Amino acid sequence: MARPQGRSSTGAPDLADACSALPEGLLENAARMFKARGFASTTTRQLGAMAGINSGTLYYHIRNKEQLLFLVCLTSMSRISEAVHAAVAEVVDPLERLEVAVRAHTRSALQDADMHATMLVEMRSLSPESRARVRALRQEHETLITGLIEDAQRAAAIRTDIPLKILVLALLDLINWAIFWFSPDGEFDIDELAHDLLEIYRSGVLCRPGDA
Amino acid sequence: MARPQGRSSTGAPDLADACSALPEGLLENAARMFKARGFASTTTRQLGAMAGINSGTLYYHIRNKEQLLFLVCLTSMSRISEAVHAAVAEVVDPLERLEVAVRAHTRSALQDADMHATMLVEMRSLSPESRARVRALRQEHETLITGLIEDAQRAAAIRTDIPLKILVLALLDLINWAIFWFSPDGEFDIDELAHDLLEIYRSGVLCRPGDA
DNA sequence: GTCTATAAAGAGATAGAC
DNA sequence: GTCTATCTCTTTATAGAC
Repeated sequence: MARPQGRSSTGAPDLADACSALPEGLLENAARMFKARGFASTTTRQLGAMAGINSGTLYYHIRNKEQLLFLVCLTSMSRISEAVHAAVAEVVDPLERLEVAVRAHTRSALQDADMHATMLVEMRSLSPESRARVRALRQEHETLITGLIEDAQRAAAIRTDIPLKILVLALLDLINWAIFWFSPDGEFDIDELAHDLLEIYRSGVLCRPGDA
Repeated sequence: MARPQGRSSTGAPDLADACSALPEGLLENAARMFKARGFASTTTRQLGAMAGINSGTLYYHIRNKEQLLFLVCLTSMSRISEAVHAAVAEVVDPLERLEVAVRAHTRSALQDADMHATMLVEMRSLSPESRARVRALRQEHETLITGLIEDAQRAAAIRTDIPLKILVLALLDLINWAIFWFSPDGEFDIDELAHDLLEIYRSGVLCRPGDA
């Protein structure tokens, strides 16, 4: 009856520990089902079946269904943040920092497409406390991106005639929602897509005078 | 016991009729709740309460909960298609046709933000038959946009070094998902946002040599 | 056209054996 | 760590009165 995960409902004191204690692949499978059917329509019986266990057994590993969603959201955001931080760490040129950040974010979001999609649309299904925690992570990341764009503006690399907030959110729209139509089995691969989306964001779709 | 709406489950023989038979504002309120809590988590009791009626009474007007979602999706897509068709009708220049289409789509999506957001994320909650019908409308619209971009490419107005499919989907990402962060009470208005998003899609965010 | 009452099914979560 | 069994609650949808 002792529960290994323990701790308070809002806390992910150590995300890696909390997740590694789970049955192998539970989180990824849960994310896939949450994306396909929605959180509310995914039953604990289905979640258990995917992990090869009974619905009752699930409650040895998690406190409740919502905690699974919470872990999916935390994992998704942590991975993206980590990827972007690592990418910009070695770069100094402001425009280049923005570019490597965009590529890193895009790759991470597409790699964890199910988790990231779930985070984007199912935050509403979290308890207010959990939602606030995930929202804080998203906010932190948005602030980072905003800072990168601002720096590039100061370096006269990014236009200033469009509100900063719109520059940021347009970028996130472009990246984040590609995961809903991207398929790893499709005609494009992740790097190609990351490149093309960045190129559209950088330069737009118009032909320039002098283009081939 | 006679149900006014009648007809087959897939059919929206006349969408306007089907919706005008509903209690005033039911569709809009349903869309708002579906967006806020998700379709599965919105109960018929809540839906009834918003319309000022009992949950049982709801079933005098609709066949089941899913039909309400179906009508929301149909309405949302119909309005966007109509707006875009009307916008391009009077314009001949290929690039200009694309531009007025984008502005019309953006305005329509933002005006019916709750319905359109619901359509985008809750299509998965429809029955296979209803989902196929909505998907067909979306596909039709995507085909229209694809054609506009292709025409502009043939007129040497749009670049051809990025796959057509990515040009289309990037555009739709940019427009469609803005409705999740746009607020009519916020700092931007619809026309401003429509203009800025189009401008980013057209020209990108980089400064050009010679910019102020 | 709306009500009350309720049938029927399914959900999340727990208990206790192994 | 997993199972079976089950409690309790909520849900959609229907029936029949008004």
